[in-house]
Amino acid sequence: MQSECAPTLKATVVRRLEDEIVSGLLTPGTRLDEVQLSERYGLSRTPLREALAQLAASGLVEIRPRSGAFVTQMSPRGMLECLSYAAEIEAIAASWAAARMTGAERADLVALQRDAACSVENGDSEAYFDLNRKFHEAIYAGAHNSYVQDAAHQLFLRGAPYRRLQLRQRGRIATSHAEHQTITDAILAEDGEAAARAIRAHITIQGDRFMEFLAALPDAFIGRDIR
Amino acid sequence: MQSECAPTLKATVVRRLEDEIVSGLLTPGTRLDEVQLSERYGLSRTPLREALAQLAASGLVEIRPRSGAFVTQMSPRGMLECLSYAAEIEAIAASWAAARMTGAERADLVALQRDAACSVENGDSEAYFDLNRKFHEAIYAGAHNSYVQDAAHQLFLRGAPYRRLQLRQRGRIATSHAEHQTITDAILAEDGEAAARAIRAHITIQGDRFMEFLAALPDAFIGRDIR
DNA sequence: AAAATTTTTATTGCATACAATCAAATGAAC
DNA sequence: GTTCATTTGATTGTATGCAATAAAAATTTT
Repeated sequence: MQSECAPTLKATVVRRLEDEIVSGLLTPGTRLDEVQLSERYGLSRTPLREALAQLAASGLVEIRPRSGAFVTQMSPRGMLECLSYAAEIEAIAASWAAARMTGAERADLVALQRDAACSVENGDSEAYFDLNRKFHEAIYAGAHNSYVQDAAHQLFLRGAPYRRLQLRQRGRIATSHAEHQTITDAILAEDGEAAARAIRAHITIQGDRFMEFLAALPDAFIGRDIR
Repeated sequence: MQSECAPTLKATVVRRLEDEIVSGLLTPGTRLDEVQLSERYGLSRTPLREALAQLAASGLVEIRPRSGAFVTQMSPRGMLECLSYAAEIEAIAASWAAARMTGAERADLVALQRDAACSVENGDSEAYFDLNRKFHEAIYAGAHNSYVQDAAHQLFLRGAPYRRLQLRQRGRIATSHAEHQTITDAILAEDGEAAARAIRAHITIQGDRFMEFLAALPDAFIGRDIR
């Protein structure tokens, strides 16, 4: 989205904060103190504030006026809204990818699946987490439409802090990999409809797992935002 | 997306710039000089820069590092990408609206259609432009999903500067209104599939008109970005 | 002792000021 | 006359400083 001729300090901070949020270093709900962060990254408050504003616009951070910035925390309801929307966006991306991916892109997708198979066998959830991201990003890129690509990318980022927990669940990695195979097959067969169905199910299953997770929680946590 | 307890100067500037871009006062491609704008709105560069960064994140403005901010100008190719994506987003919104709209929301939609009919008869394109926006926003809200609503809203804004031209074309208003009626009927019948098909066609037609418009231009303008 | 009110403190939001960098304009060489 | 180098100018990116506001703490009142 931004030309890379001169990586400004602001831009680098945006990336670093993004990384720290996605990687789970900064958990949802934590307050982002401007002075603390500016000292930590070795720059002044001005570019840091701009970085926070940009992250807020992308949804990863929430700025409450006169109160500060916080890593966005989704309510259970918000989470389900997000997942159902993400399922549709991914469906669009997969559908278009099936029709428009180049030969090289299809080969890359297959290669990613092969690498992922290894991390599944080794039970390396950290490696799979990364390959999972690359798999989905490959599909976004394969759609050959910058708007879906950006939207899907942003959505994936917003869900990342929670997805990490999901993939830690027993057997989830193997299931996920099998679902990816179904998606890959459909894309290789240039069957957009099937690809869309498969990836929609792939995302929806995460919502179901999330619901099951919620069911194990006390009722007080369900249905209202966690502050 | 932002609580309204204290409308900061930055927030108001974001809205004012949004309005001016959407209303066509600031045409795509124009450079947004920081000092000029800060003088014009009576504030300093700091909050204005934050406002520009926020608009850049939403896509209405493009910031070229060390070069300044410009109102985003879409290339012909980018416009088609945008429209094809928007068609799918609107389809999702319409489909969900058909299933989830409340009685009051359905009534509002019908009322909007009635008002629009008047502006069509009077040939008041300015009024129709506004009612068209309200019609689509009503559907976004009716989807009862903040993510689709936000995404569709942003996309609508980004297309606004160009849509204004579209609706000026002879007979386009009447056709548009008829298409809206088809969409409304499908939503009232709670037929999500039909609503999605109808609104997808409604958006796609704009793409076709745009292609026709391009065909009338010299070849030199087609296929490359206008700088 | 609990509640309400005042005071304090810390943090945000904004303004100003400086420095780094890029674009354009001017001038020199071929 | 054209091209390249140099300088100038303007504008962005960043740092610092101040004032307004909101949350927290302390004091007073019921």
